Amino acid sequence: MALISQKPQLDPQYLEKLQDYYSEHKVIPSYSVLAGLWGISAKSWVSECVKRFEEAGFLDWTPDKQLKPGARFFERKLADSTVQAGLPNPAISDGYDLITIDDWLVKIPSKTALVRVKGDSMIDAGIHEGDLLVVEVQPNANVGEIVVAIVDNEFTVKYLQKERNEFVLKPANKAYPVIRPKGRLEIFGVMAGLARRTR
Amino acid sequence: MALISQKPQLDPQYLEKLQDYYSEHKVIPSYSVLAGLWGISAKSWVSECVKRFEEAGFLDWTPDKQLKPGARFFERKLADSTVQAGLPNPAISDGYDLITIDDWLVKIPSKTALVRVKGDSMIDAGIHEGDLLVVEVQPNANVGEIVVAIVDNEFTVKYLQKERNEFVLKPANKAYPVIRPKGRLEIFGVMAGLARRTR
DNA sequence: GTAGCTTCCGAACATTCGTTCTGTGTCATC
DNA sequence: GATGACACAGAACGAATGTTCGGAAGCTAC
Repeated sequence: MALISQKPQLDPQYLEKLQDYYSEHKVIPSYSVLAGLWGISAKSWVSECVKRFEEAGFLDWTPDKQLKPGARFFERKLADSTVQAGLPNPAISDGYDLITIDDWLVKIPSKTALVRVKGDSMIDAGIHEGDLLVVEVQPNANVGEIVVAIVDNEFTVKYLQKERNEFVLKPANKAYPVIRPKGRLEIFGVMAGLARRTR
Repeated sequence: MALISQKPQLDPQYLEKLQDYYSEHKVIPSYSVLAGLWGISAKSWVSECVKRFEEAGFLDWTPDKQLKPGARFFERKLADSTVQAGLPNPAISDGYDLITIDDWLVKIPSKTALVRVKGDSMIDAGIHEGDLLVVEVQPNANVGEIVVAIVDNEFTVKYLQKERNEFVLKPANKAYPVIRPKGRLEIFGVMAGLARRTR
């Protein structure tokens, strides 16, 4: 019996406690701190547990041999609406290797800005007041893209369109007028995504 | 002269290199590694630089005296739509101390799941196909909240409403019917936010 | 020039790190 | 009731950590 590789089980609470610690401090603690965190009094046992988390993909090592979060550390239960429900098994994250919402939304951190949306002029594009718009800062954009433009010294979020060889800013709400900027149209950046908090 | 506290200047490249290292490994390296990273050959000087970053709010310490990212470490340009535009100064992030989109959206990591939205039945609530729904997993919800329910073994995102003492699931799209579940209504969780990528 | 900063190097040092090895108690199995 | 996993404790140890201190080189100011 037991020839089949039966992985040693890990206390799932250990991982949760580590994740909580990490989400508070953004750092993996030392073995002694981990021991305290887990209610263990032997570093040797911490070492053993770390090895198992490492094999499971939750922890990893930097090239400098420092402990760091592994590929699955930030894994959240990601579920496809189409996926069969009721399954508590780890097969949920099929195909997806989502790391962080930040990483998913922000591709070029140094060129990304966050703009809080004011008003409901883009409501038909699913952009609500209070949403956090992820914007890639760049001075130009293509027609059809949602851009953050600077009009009258204020940020405006609108569709970029062309009318009779002139750029116009089109809201996604019939109650608002199309903006036809006189002279140069100053573009702050292009919308790359958004985040909304509803609770 | 120079009685006014003139903070010692820091090489901004140092911070960028640290941020790059962190975004790759999700961990703050040791002083010796930092020395290599910064092209410095004395740990004592690294120690000095770290102290300055700490005073500037970019680095901090855990209660266990381990170095960790400070409040300003993850700072992004956050702009309010109402704010006067054209300003490249750091005063943009007035009032807001936004850390990470993740932290902004996810309050309880261990109870948070991500659900990819299928279909357009909630389009009028600004929820599009392909959006990533941030869901707080819990077996019950209040009337009026947007919930992820399990109907016919599939996830469904809908408003939770009450009709004649019975819970119903209401889409935000006139083209879809109200779902009246027979028997118990199984709730997976409550919507807490969403993330959308458009580029 | 010389006095005073600032930037950086190098060595010394106590502390803490993670590993290894041995030991103990508790199960389930035959 | 002997055996062997398994989950943990405890001590011991070299290696690595971060701090402290002294010093060297460069710049500025008077």
